[in-house]
Amino acid sequence: MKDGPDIARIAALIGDPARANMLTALMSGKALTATELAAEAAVSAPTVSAHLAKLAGAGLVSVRKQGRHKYFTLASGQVAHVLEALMGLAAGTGQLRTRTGPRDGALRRARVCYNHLAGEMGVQLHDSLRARDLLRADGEMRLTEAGAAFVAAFGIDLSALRARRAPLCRECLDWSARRTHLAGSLGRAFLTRMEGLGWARRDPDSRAILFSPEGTRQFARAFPSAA
Amino acid sequence: MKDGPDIARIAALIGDPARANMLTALMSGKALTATELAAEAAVSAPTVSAHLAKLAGAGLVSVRKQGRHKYFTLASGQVAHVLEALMGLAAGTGQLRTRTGPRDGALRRARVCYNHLAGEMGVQLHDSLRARDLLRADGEMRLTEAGAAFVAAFGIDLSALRARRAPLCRECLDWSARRTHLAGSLGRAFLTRMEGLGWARRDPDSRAILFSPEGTRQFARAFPSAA
DNA sequence: TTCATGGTTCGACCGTAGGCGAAGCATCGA
DNA sequence: TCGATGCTTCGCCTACGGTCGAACCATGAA
Repeated sequence: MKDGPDIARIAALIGDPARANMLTALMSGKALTATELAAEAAVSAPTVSAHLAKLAGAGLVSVRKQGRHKYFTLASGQVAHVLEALMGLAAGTGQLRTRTGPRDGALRRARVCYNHLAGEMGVQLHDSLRARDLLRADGEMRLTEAGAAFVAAFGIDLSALRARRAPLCRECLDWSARRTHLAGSLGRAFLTRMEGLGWARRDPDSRAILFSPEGTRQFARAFPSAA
Repeated sequence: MKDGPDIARIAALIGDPARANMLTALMSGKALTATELAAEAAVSAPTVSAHLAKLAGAGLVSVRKQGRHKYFTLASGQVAHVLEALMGLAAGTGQLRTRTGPRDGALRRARVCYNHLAGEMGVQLHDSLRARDLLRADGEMRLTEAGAAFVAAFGIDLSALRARRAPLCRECLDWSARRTHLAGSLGRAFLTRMEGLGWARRDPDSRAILFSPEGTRQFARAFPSAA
């Protein structure tokens, strides 16, 4: 039998603790250098170098050389999707990491998933757009005309996004809420815009997104939860 | 950092070639015995036994004892989802299994994904329902009233499905078409019904679903592709 | 009871892959 | 030009995990 593509290679790649930690760190969407990743995974420089070579070779991460630094990112949203799916499974089968720090609550509320907003607030954003028929998903997810107007009014330059190759809208399933939320370049733009508006900022030490009280209020007004 | 659940354990579990083959075989949705799985993975009985103990221990597969046989299945749709996501990634990064037999075409057209219809025809089923507003997906996927009527007319006992705990509708992303299709107990019921109507039967040696010429015609009539 | 079949446990073997220290290239700043 | 920093290559070690043969239980059939 053995139908379909070769799963084992990639799963084994993710299956190493050091590499898994590196990849989870990259889920923040930030580009990290080799040394930063070494710190994340708590391994030495030579070790992390070997790991990164494998990950890049398999197409899981992308590299960008800048001066004497090398910046690594996840290669695609698809990679992020696999990681999220794995997290969901791990959470479900009770493989939850024992240490459940105070951070965990914040992560559940709002966090960055690769490059867009996830967690409860991510789900609310998505649901709110859907309920008002600004976003539609018949087969592929896409903006309606009213949605495009809404997005523009929110201060996002749609034409610039459309010019890029990357898909505008993508759906992503997250591990904590187990609900669909908005990914793709539009998802990214939403998050960036919210940061620009001063609604929220990223916790530099985790994937959490910290909303200010005022930001929370504004968010609730802009994206009311569907009745 | 190391936020979120422990990915590495599970990924490592899937990462072993023997286990990966066993899991892919179980994607057919059929319950397989230990010896059958041993044949799939081309390993000895003791080896497969050890693997199954690990998989069951981690909650990836379920066991059911019957006489002197032990039947194994994937533990949940979530597990299947992870496997599909991995296949998608593997296919995308060019890790495609070199051997591209004649089966491959059939698999791309229609195949069973855990327990529901996937592949091009699975996508068409899903898109067709969405386009006619029989199925809606605002946050959670659900049937509209018209949809419920349609499903009943198709010969599916909805109330029986609703009585179960399992979610009625779920979305699943498949590796070949990279599009969303319908999973959940309704997805399963659709496939079963089509087999009952004689439209299609499962290839016993692979995950392919073979539609008869008449079945193909009927399918196209019942689920016209959205213009 | 006795045999056959499905599955597990045990022990031993072996390969591979992860890990680090030290040395080797690059690139930048002064 | 010289150091300092970031990353890679090399060589070596270690350990874990997959593998099987043989012996061992359990269930069902003769």
